[in-house]
Amino acid sequence: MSAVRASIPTGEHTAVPHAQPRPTSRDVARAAGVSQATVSLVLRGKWHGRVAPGTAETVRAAARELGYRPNVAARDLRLGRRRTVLLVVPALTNEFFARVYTGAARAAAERDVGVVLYPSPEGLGPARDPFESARATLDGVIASSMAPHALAALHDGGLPLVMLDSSPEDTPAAATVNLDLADGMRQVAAHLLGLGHRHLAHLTAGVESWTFALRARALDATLASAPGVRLTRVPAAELSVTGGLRTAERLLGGEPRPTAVVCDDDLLAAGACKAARRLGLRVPEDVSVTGCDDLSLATAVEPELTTVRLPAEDFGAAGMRALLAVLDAHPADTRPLPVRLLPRASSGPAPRTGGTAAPGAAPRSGGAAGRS
Amino acid sequence: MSAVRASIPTGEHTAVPHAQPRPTSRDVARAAGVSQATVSLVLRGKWHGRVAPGTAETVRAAARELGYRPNVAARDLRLGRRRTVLLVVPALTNEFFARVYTGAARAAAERDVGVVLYPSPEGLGPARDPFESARATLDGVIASSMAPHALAALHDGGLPLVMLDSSPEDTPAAATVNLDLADGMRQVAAHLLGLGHRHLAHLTAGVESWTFALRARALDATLASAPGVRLTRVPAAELSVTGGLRTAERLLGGEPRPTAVVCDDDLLAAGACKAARRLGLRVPEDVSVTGCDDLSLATAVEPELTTVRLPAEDFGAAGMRALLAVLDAHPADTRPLPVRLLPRASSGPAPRTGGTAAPGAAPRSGGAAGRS
DNA sequence: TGCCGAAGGTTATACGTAAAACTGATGCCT
DNA sequence: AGGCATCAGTTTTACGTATAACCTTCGGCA
Repeated sequence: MSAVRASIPTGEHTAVPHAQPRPTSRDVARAAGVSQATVSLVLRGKWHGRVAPGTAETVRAAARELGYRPNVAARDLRLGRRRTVLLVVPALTNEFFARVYTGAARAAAERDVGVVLYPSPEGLGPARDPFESARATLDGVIASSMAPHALAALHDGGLPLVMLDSSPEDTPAAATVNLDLADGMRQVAAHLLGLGHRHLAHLTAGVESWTFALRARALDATLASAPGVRLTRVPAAELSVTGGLRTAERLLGGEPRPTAVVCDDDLLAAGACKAARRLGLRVPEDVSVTGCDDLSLATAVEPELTTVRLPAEDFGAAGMRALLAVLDAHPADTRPLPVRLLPRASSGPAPRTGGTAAPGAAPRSGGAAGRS
Repeated sequence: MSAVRASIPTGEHTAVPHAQPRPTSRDVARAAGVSQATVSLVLRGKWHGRVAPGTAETVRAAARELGYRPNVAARDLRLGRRRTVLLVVPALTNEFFARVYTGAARAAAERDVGVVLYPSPEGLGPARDPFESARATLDGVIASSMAPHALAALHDGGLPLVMLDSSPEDTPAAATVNLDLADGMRQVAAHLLGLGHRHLAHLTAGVESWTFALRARALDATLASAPGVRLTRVPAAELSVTGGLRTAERLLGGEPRPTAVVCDDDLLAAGACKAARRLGLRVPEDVSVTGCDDLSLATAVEPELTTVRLPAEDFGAAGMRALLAVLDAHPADTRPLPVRLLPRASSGPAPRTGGTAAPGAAPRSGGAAGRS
């Protein structure tokens, strides 16, 4: 029934033809019996002392009556602004990045800024260069987990750039906003050491990236101060449940077997749990597993995952605020966002009869992270 | 150092008036020694027979040299087109909708159309009107799972509207694009009946919505032709793992206990599996569980979920193509998209000694969902 | 009385682009 | 020789908005 107006049947292959002719500010002016300038003044709220209150109300009523909405293209053209930023994320289907987007979009909306989303350079096909086509319209870019060459392409555009979870040094970005994942790793390590684990495995993302390198360093540093603790580091075949499963299967099938597996991601942790079960190991009685992110997956699986909760929405919002600050030539707040370990069911005391028990040294005295 | 000079005024006038001095087509014209019109002609590719090849090449070189990118606002203003559509989804953090978006965005990109995402009426705060926050004038709207009042608000905008997964009749939409979930339900029912189940439970989304009503009807219809089959229908407390867990706990704790639980969503199915385990029931030996969507969650949990795979990306793409067809006054393809049951580990033969059937046989032989 | 300054508007203009309408200069046909 | 098509461009205009610059009335006041 909806009266969708037939488009102009010219042979022209218009991508998207005119829909209904929308009322312009001039139409509103005509209806209210004033000039177009007055309409603009009133509707932009800059009329105090320049337009009589009664006239202003008349204009507003006319606009409402006609269902007037300003033409954004015309406004942006006139103001020479774009009020739009690009957010580049590896994949929206990863819940973490969906949450980052949500937070960023909300923070942007507060400042009346739009967000264009690129769900990865590959996401829209390699033929379309998102940066090329989008650059013309953007004020700035927030990028997450970019490969160096893509990053360089972004910077070539001369657009203000904010990087998420990247090295503050090695980047051409105007600012970086990070999560305090080093501290997260410290919390995980303290948690597991406190539970008596002495042989940890670190199931890494298997991706070359600053964040993941940072976590590895933080874990190493924490364990360095705990004597007699062994660490096995293994890169996952793929950053997915399946990848975690495959790699953890090898890891937990070998000897000596670690009593706890620290994973860089909840997906990997879920995979590790599956691997343990397939090998006949119980979680957490035989092996503890920890994840990172606190995806909804973490509480969907059995047992529920001990994990590091990342404030994804806040992270996106902080990135957006940093970019807007940069655009306003203000200093951006680049303090790392705090993260928190959420102990749940997938981690527990180290088994008494560890398959790896270091001979000689009594595992008793070294209990560093002693809970009082 | 990137000299960042762009500025988005903070609501009041800021001293810094404009963004970076970006070259215009006039600058290109000056550099190439031609008029602005010629630049436009050449760069839009409409110069054949109107501009000499040598001149065209000169223009292109000048544009490249200056790093010229057309001003999208000006172009859109001139062409009176918007080349942007709004996609409304309940929540991006739901992987299904993230995939719908991805597919829609890809289909849009093929036609040089942009997508503005509106992650639920609640997503950006209730005060914000979707049209206002869409930082573009829109050509049309694709909406998914809308409450009737929100839907009416959308339609008031007078924009061409395509609905996803909605009744073709009761909607003001110009077109609807659906998944063939009735057939999906039929496949699930056939699968479970084939495995010998005679007491099914239907754990519904607990949301009033056309799709879910459709599934219930389809399940009823299929079971009607199977004599002696009992169906218990229970609405979930909430469309989430926790909701599924809570409701399934009551469902599986009662008597007589169903031997299979058909869930409207993978989240519910995951919750049902957790509930079964907490009650000491094995899946699928004691109770079979099926889901819907085939989220990545489905293969992350143990056992992996038998589920109905929905082609989410195709769905989004089909919605976008339907909208673009409507805008072109072409007929939209509104055939429902086929879905497919993926039998995995969470469903198996009905137990011999069902709580509802005659006792006698040993629950031994179960294990693999051995089906030829 | 004459002048000033507000109040309450209006007119005119610019933003960058696309494209319609126009202009010269050729070359070719009859 | 005259006319006309063709080529290779240029001038001009319009899109809808925001705002600077410009007009009228007034009332007040020295």
